[in-house]
Amino acid sequence: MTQTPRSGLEAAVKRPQRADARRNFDALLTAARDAFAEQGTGASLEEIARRAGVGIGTLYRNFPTRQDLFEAVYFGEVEELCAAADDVADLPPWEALTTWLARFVQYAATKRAIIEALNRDAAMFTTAREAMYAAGTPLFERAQAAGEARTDIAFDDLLRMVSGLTAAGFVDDAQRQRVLKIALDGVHT
Amino acid sequence: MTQTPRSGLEAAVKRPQRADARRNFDALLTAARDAFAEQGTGASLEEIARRAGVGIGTLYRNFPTRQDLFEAVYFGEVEELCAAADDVADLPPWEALTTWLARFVQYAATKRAIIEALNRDAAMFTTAREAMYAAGTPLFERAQAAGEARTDIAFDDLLRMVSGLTAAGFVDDAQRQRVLKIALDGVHT
DNA sequence: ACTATAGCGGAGGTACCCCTCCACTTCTAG
DNA sequence: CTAGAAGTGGAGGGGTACCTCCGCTATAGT
Repeated sequence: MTQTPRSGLEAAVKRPQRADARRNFDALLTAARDAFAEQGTGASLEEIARRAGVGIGTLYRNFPTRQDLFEAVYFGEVEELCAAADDVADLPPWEALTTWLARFVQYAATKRAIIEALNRDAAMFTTAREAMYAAGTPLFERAQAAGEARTDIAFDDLLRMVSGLTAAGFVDDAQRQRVLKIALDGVHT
Repeated sequence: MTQTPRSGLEAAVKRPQRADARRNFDALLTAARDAFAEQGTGASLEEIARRAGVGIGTLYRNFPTRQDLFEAVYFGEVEELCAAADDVADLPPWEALTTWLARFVQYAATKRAIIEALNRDAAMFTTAREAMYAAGTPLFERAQAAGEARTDIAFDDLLRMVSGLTAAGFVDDAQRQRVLKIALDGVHT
C-alpha cells in the first residue's frame, strides 16, 4: 500500500515529509481505496476525507485533483496485482496463467477501478495497462508455447474477457469460479 | 418503445389520455432511454426533462419516482430483447443461441441498465429477468438437446458470462465479437 | 525551550440535483 | 364556442458535492 517503487508505477504525488502529515497522507490513501472500491471512481471526496479523519483541505493539499488521488491508489493496486504474477511463476504453464487470472478476478472484483481503467486512454491508464501486460503476457506466452492455450488470440483479448467476468454480477463466488472456468475452456487447447 | 403488452412486462405507469400529454410522455421515455444508456441508472432527471423539452414538473407527474421512469424504459427494452428470440427461431440450434446472445451483447452494450439489472433483486428486476430467461432458455436447451452445448452449466451461468462481456470495454466491435466467440467456444461441444 | 514554517481543517461560495407546488395554458367534450 | 378538466413548467426550498482560502496548530531543527 505504501508504495514500493517498481515498474514505473510511482504516482506523481510525493509523500509529505513531516510525520503527522505522512500519517494523514496514508490515512487518506486507505480511505480512498475503500471508497473507490465500494462506490467506483465517483466516490465523494468529502466522504473520503471524513473516513480518513482529516479535513477536506488536507485532502486537497495532498491530492490537488481527483485524478491525483486516484492515481496514487490505483498504482498501488496494480502493483500488487503485478507482484502476484511472481507468486505463480513455478506452477505449470496453464495453471500459472489461470491462477493469476483467478487472482485478477478475485482481487479486482471489489476494486472496479482497475476494470474501469482497462478502457480509458488517459496517460496514466496506459502506464498501468502496460504494467499489467508486462506481468501477464509472459504467463500467457508460456502457456501458448506449452501448447496449452490457443494461439489465435491476443493477451489483450484474454484480459478483457476476464475483466468482463470480473465486472459481472454473480450469485455467489462458486458461480463466478464456474463461469470463469467455462470461459477459460474456450482458451485452453 | 411505445409498449406492446407481452409477457407481463407492462410498466405500472399509464400513458396519459390527452394528445399533447401523450406526446410529452413519449418524449420523456425516449430521452430517458438515451440518458440511461449514456450515463447509467443515475442520470439526472432534470437533464432528461430538458432533453425531452418538457418541464421537470411534467416528468414528475408522469413518473412520480425515478423507479417508475426506469421501469417504463426498461421493460420496453427487455421486451425488444425477448422479441429477438423469435427472430432466430428457425436457425440451427447452436447458431440460434449464439445469434441471440450476440444480439444481447450488441443491444445491451449501449444500455447497461439491462446488465445492472441482472444483479439487483428488486421485484421489477425479477420480473424482467424471468422474461429474459423465458426467451433464452429454450434456445439454450435446444442447443443442449442437439448436443451442441455442454450440459454441465445452467443458462444462468451462460447469460451472466455474456452479460459480463457486454459490460467490459473493448477496443472495437471486432474485438468484442472475437472475445465473445472465444467464451462461447468454452460452452460449445 | 523557541521559532519558523509545514501542515491543518472547516467555513463558505458555487454548482448541481431532487422534488413540490400552484398559477397558468391547452385541450376536448358537449 | 366555451367552460371545466387535464396538463404544464419553472421557481424555490433542501440537499450534497466540489474546491478555495486563510487563521490556527503541531512539528522539527537549533
